Amino acid sequence: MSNQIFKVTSYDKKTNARRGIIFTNHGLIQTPAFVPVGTAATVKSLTPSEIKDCNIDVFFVNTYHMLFRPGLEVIKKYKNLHEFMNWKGPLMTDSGGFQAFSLGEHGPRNNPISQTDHLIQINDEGINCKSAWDGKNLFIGPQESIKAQKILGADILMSFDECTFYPITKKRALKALERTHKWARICLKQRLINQLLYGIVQGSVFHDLRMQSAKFISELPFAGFAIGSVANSKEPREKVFQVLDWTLPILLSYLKPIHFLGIGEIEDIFISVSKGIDSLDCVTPTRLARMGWIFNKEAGLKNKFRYDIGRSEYIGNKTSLEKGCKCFTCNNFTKGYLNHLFRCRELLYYRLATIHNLNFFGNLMKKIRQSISEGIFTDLKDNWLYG
RNA sequence: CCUGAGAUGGCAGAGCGGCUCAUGCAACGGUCUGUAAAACCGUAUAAGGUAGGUUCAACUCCUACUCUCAGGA
Repeated sequence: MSNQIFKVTSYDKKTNARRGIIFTNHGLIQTPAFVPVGTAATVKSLTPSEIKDCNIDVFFVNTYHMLFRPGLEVIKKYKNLHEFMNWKGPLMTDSGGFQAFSLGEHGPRNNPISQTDHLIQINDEGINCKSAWDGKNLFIGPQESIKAQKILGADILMSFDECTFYPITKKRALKALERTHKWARICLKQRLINQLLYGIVQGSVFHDLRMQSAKFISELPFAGFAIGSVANSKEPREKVFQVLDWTLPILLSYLKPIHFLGIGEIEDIFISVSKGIDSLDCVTPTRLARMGWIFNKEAGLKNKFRYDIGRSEYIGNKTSLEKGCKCFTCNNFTKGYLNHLFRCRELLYYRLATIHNLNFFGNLMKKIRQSISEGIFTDLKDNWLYG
């Protein structure tokens, strides 16, 4: 096969974890991969070379945001997103479907000053969006999304789907599933060159719906699969992973890369990888860095492997953010300094904290990959979660 | 030395002759999972420079003193 897009190089013997490579037009993605989120065409506060130095192969840009700002006309002037950002590696774009959830009536923000539900309306054709920046109205359906993603030029595209909230009635979840399936077919009609389109499995926490969706999506000629609507932070954790247990046996039989949308606490990563997930994207390392959370293995599972650098106990602390960490931040600066920068909301804080956290994630994935090829993935996992 | 302004919680800083006295920062706790997040939420503590006076009642009005700041000699 001349155009191989995915190759598994090793399988773990005790779990469904697998190590592999996704081949893209802009280079390789080593899997399992962590995919940071760069919503507005930037992994906030980092330059492309800094991202790469964190052992990160690929990151996520959001089509919705690009459509409004800067607009596709601007991207066209640069040929594609890679040129625009000066990022030479692989890229993924989200379809915009997630914003119907994040900006819609069931969005995760319960903050009274940022009511967003008036910005998005969803129907069987797609979503009507109103720009929060200039009030401009825009319709995004499956066609519009893929056309936009073609122009953006990412290496991996997401099909346009409806992300559901939790809790949700089965009737409503079925509706979202039917829309997602209908839209999946429409997305596939677009001709793509050197771009991999992933189909998204929906079905909320309902066993039969997830099975139905996994079956439907997996039988379509997508380059890879993604599992959506499990990162709403409201559903019980066991249900999140139940969804993987239901759907992965079907998806894994195709030898195509599988992405888990929106998942990214450390424990979640280990569990997901052990079940067969090849890539996951999440906001955790970058957003939490900006909120003062520094990842650190010693903080342990009960603290979600992180601590709050802004706390008074770190004033003047002359140790590095994490013992043994080789990242730029840890090599050059102390907790006490970061504590100071954070309290002053100095710009340098955001960059240094993001560099450390992203290194933490990038290096963890590297260790996970190595452990899979060395046959010691379970040992690594147990060491982190229960050691 | 003169003139003027001022003195409020750990800090900064409003208002008010009378309810458990604003707000911000700091403290403490919480949230965040395909990013309108450099965000948001909650809790507790805590004051009236000193000495008098007026008043039913003073952090708020008056007097003196102390101190601070600005300008002047």
